[in-house]
Amino acid sequence: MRFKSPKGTRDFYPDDMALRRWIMGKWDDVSRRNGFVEYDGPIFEDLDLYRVKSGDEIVDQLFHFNDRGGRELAIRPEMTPTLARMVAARVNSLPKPIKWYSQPRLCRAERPQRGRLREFFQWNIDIIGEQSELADAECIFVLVDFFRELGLSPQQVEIKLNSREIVASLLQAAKVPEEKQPAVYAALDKRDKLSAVAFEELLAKIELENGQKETLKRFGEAAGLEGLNSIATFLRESDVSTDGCESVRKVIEYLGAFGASDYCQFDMGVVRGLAYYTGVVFEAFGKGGLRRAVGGGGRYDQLIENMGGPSVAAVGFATSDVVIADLLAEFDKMPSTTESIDYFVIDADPSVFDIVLNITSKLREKGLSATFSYQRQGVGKQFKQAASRNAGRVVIVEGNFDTSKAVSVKDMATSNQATLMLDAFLDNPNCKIEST
RNA sequence: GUGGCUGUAGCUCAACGGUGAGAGCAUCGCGCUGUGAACGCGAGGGUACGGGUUCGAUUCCCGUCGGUCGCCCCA
Repeated sequence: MRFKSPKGTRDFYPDDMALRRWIMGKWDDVSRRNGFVEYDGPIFEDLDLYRVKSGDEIVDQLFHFNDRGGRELAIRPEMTPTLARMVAARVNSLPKPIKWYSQPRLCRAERPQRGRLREFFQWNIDIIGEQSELADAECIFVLVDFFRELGLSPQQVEIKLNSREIVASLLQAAKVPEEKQPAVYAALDKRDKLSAVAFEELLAKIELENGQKETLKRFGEAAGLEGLNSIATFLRESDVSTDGCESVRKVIEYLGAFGASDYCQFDMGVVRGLAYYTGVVFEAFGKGGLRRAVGGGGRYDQLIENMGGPSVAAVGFATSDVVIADLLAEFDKMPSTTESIDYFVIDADPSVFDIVLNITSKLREKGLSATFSYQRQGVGKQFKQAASRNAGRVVIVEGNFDTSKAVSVKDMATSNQATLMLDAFLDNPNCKIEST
């Protein structure tokens, strides 16, 4: 019987692990320089925590189990419920705005596809306790900052933003009956992925009146400032609130001041499936062949209260290591993550091998990485090992070490090599090596 | 959960239903008892799993498992 990793999970061999660390390191760097602090919670929670947010249907989509006391528990499929729980518990003592980030390992009982596994790491950025559009804009800026950090240009990734309020106003102006609104939200959200014909078929299925369909077709593709203006004009003429348009306009203005507007654009095609979004919503897309969403978020001002917490404004986004890795691969931005070691210590003669171990341990004590060959073999073979481990320097313990107390140190990059007294070398292992 | 496509070595790929399933890269050993390369020689390692058809199956069929594309969903 030979086992493999379960469906939708990954083994992280050292090369894979290096990439994962690299991506998560970028998440750390970008979060911190944007003023976010890290939090985490348990990897499993009460199943009810997710039921409260998403209803019973969610239960089939996550991994759950009972403990020996009969408690219903679930491996976390998302971070927001945990965040809401933690914020609710201390909301009065936390300085506002709360700017927190997390990089949880999550599990979902889904059918795996590219970019979508059963176990993955997610980057969550949230700003809680701030209702101004400044918070929406800053979240989006963090995403832009991250893309720039990865070396991805506005030609390669874009962020589309919209507001749930605009969609609601538009449906109000078009007099779409309330029971048909969820289907219309879903149709608008899919519009970018569909052809014009398929979009029309979808609208036909909802059985809207012709006027309503015309309005949706007319504005469903609205994008950019012109699109935003045309919708605002239409809403004003229809005597319906334009607050959503104003929100988006403000966010775009702030993004301009942040110097990030080259990545961002209003787009009516982003609605997001989740019912709990209340205001600005946004989604990032790769503009290569895959054209998939690579992250998204929005404002969820009611959610924490609905989950039994205090009434507090919130906005955030998430993206996963899986889609980020795909994005990097697509645009040839994969980092080189070769492991290297500071020192490789070799013996010129097996009789001085104990000195090799001694020097290795002293280098390690100084915080330098150092290793050696497990086999007693020729200098040439040991050098090959040093090279294959990407050693920065090689220390050669001379065969006559007992009398000379000297070692040769070779800088592998410059090929410079010098013979030094061991004590002097250990006092300053990183001293400059000049050929003698 | 559901439908299509797919599965050969660690990776990328060969092999008409017919000898003992090959190659490149990677790994290990040797050439190479005082310096990394290149090269040469050699070794290890595989038909995802289980059935069926057949004289004979990597090849055809069924099931399971995995991957992938779409649907559902997308927190």
